[in-house]
Amino acid sequence: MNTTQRTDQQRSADRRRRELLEAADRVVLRDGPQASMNAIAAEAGITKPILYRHFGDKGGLYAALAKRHTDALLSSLRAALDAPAERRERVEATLDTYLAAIEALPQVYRFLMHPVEGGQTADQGFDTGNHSVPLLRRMGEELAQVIEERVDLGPNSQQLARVWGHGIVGMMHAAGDWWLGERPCSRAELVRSLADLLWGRLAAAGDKVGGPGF
Amino acid sequence: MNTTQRTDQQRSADRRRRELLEAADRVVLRDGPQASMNAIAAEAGITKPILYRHFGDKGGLYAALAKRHTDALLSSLRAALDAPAERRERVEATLDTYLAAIEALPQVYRFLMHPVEGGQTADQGFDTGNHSVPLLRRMGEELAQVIEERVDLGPNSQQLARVWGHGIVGMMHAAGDWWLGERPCSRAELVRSLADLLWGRLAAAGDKVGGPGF
DNA sequence: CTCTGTCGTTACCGCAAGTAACATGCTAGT
DNA sequence: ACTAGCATGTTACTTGCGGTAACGACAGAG
Repeated sequence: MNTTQRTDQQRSADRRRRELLEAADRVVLRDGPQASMNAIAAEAGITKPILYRHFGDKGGLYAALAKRHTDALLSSLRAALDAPAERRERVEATLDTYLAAIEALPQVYRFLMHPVEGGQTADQGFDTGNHSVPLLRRMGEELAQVIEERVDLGPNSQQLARVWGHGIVGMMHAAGDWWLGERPCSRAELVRSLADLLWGRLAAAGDKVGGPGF
Repeated sequence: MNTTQRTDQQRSADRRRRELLEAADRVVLRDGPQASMNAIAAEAGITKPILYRHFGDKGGLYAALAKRHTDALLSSLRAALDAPAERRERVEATLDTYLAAIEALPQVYRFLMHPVEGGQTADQGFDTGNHSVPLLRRMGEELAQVIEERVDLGPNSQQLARVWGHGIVGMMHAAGDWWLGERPCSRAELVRSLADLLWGRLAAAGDKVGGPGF
């Protein structure tokens, strides 16, 4: 029969594919985001055309690579976000989950989010960062969905939820990125500060009277 | 004297530099972010090595290019942010200024923020996006400073202001990016929704009772 | 023993960044 | 006037990437 053989071959192909992805992962984690196709192929013990046969082009390989991490992160976030707890607690847990993830594997994070950066020969690297948008967009849409499901926002709730979803994700991302670079405080403090911001502390705070320039 | 001559030459050099930057601007606006050095040189009516003499490398040219737009945007934002008005009014004005800017020149915006994206031959383009970070960081720091100057946040105000500054800028950026792509509502609505979010409407909203999954 | 299809290779193309070496014109010192 | 210096411009090259074409083994089917 052809089918069984086909299945075998497909299985084998899938295994190879996974091996290649793991090799690519290793290279990206070692060499940073500017890993070349040659380097990845070498790490996998094969040569370039095989990579292209499996993934089409560089973007395809990257997309596959990013999807693994993205999916993992998103499922963690979903768990924190869907927990049966108070809203503020859930928000803090989700922020903390995200920050813990980028803190634990900053290499992966920078690969997903930041393009090239450390170009030793100033040549082009992985055109990552192209694809950071999908991750942020997916997170924004997921969050929007959860907000719309669980929070009563009155009319136009769907649109409002989407704005907020993307906005909050952007806030988390930018603050996390800055925090990861400067480490100006502990993770818990950052989480608290951001949650405070979302909880309207900016609106509640009084004007400063003795500020400079007044 | 050498000085006058030097001054003349330096002036001429500065003029050339500005001309080159304008040519680069035109090319980037026309061809998108993946403009090549050759193309820019051709647009300027000269050849590659001159670009390299003026800007060192591609990144240098980009940095110079980005600085122009970044400075312009930042000064607009500062004006809106420093106005002598109610806080919410100022926040809305600033959000609107930013969104109006990216709406008016999306090409510039995408050049500043997004890497490559439309690679027709899938080759590398400008390694933009590397440099989007500086812009976001600068905006975050500026905002933090204004917050710290004008809002009474109690102890630890400086750190809190910085977290909020970067967080709010990230919110604005992500929401704006999403909005620019999908255009799901008017600019005014977006501004209102984001200001509402910052004004604690998320905390104030009640739980939804009839949501799916409960 | 050949035919077919997958897995793998080498060797190449095209293109962009960046550089070296050469040409030209203006200003200045003698 | 002649030449030294210096900025400005050029052509022609190197390097290194993404991506591909064309060829070589090795499995099973007739």
